[in-house]
Amino acid sequence: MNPTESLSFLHDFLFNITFHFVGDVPMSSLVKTRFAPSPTGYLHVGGARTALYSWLFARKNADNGKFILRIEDTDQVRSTAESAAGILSDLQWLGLNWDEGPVVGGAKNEYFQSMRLDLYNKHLAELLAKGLAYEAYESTAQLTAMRQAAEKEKRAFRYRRDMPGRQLAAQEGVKPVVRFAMPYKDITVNDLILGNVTVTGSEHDDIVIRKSDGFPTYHFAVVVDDHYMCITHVLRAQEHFMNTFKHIGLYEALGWLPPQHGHLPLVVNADNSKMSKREKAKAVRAEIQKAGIKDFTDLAAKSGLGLKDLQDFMAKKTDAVEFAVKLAPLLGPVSSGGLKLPEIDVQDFRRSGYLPEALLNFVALVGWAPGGDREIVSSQELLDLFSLDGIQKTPGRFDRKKLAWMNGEYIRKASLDRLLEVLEQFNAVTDYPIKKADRSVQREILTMYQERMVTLAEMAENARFFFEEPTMDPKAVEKFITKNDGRTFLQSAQAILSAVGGPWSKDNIAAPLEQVLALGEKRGAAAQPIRVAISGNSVTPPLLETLALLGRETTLVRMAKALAM
RNA sequence: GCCCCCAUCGUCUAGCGGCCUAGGACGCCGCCCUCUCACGGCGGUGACACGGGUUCGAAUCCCGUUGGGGGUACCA
Repeated sequence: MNPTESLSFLHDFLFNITFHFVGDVPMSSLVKTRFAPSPTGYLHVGGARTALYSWLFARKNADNGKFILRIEDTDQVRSTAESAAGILSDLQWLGLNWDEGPVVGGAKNEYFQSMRLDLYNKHLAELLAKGLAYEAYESTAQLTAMRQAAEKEKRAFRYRRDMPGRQLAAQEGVKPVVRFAMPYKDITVNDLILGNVTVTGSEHDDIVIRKSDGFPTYHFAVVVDDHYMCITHVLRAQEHFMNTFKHIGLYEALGWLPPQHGHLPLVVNADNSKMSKREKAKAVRAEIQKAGIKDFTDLAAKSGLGLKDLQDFMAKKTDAVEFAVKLAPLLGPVSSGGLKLPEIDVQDFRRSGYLPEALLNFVALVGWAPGGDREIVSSQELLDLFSLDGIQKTPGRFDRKKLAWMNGEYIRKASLDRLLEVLEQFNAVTDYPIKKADRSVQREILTMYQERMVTLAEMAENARFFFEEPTMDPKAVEKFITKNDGRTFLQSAQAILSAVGGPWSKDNIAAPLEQVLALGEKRGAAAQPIRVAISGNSVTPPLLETLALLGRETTLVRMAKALAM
């Protein structure tokens, strides 16, 4: 018995054990799940949820549950190493650690499909030899024509080995593909979430399992790998559901037992559209239209994009994320960094200053409920409560407002040390002025904002005035300085505060500040002019802490400047 | 078009034949607290898609209609 055969045997052996016990004693049966992203972009929040559920399902079985990470890079054109690295880093940030896979290694030691070509080819040859797979010689153009013809006649196009009009011999310049001879029989999937579903034999088609470039397709690689890696439970997005019938056919042809499958509902946008990176392009286009920009020459020059590219982008010929990213800073409220693109990928949320635990908690609740009236659920509790029973069958909308609330909850409950730690991670991927501040100053600011921020990005933005000259909001200046006795209050405040003796500390300025706040008919009427003078805005943390951190000189200079306005 | 899945407040959901004049959370609205903004507290708005069955009894079971989602690639 060679190593792969023995592994295969081991799989069957282990699988049989779980097979009998599923539903009876799940805690003691072996569970092995995997997350298998294709490295063609960043890790999407939907993907993060799939990973989380798979992770939870495996980790629940603390004794013998295993969670595997596998990179499905069979698409040579779109896969990139950077993307794979990004996905790994996002998973790590979320705390979803894996037992086998890239970096950590494992039994198979090859967790990139592109490294496993020999294995796929071996089984491909086996299927070919048994007549369970065959070469097909159509060109892409021929296939397209066949499809169009079928559509014209209003019938479904299915490639089958006995269909009329097949290209029966190899053609010059066309490399053949290998197709799987899908059996003509009904196939039933016992889905862990959707239940028993049967697809009639006549509905199947002979899918491509090896592309003309020699790489296996997803369908083939996934079956081979899930088998060799001894995966017992496959949890994946519902978009894969119809594939499962083909995969079952493949398992049978290879003489293997299929794992259990569970298909997760999709995570969609508020308008029911699939949540995708396209959102970013959409947001940018909408903003350009809103601004009424018809001539793109200027915008193209400023963004560094070609005019043709920009025109194509606007004509929806491309949804390139890179374009959207280049254009966003030039649009919307330019003074505060331009148009904010919608967060779609995990790293977007990271840059916006969401806490990984909050994102995880939130994403867990889209499509699953722990039962009872629980909302805030820690990872540990998630592990205790998670069950496939609570998973919804309908697509779940991604409600950013609720995520924002939840992030705020986590921030308020976090210890200052945790917050500092999270800020450090946040600073590593962003460039706000707080990044360069001393740790003690960061601590002060975090304390001030803990109860009033929703994201770290919001805090970092609002706290800018501690580090740089504030940009004065004209409306606030008019309302609180020019009008409503603003100057009078400011003058008194200046007089009182400049008389503060000793060090400029909270203790020393508390009483004078109280004196200022007592000015005017309503207590605190004098607060707003000061706020605007020091921050340019009518909203800041409480004045005492704010002034203390700002320092004597900055406070007084800014007040003088405001008085001169 | 064809195949598959699904259907409770705007959103995420609880509910698995009587406990439901349908509960919670986010959002939204109002009030209180208050130096601004938040936080916090209190209250309010708001749903069983529709039509047939089954049953003493249906949000819960069955059928149909409508609606939504997924699939229909040499992408995963």
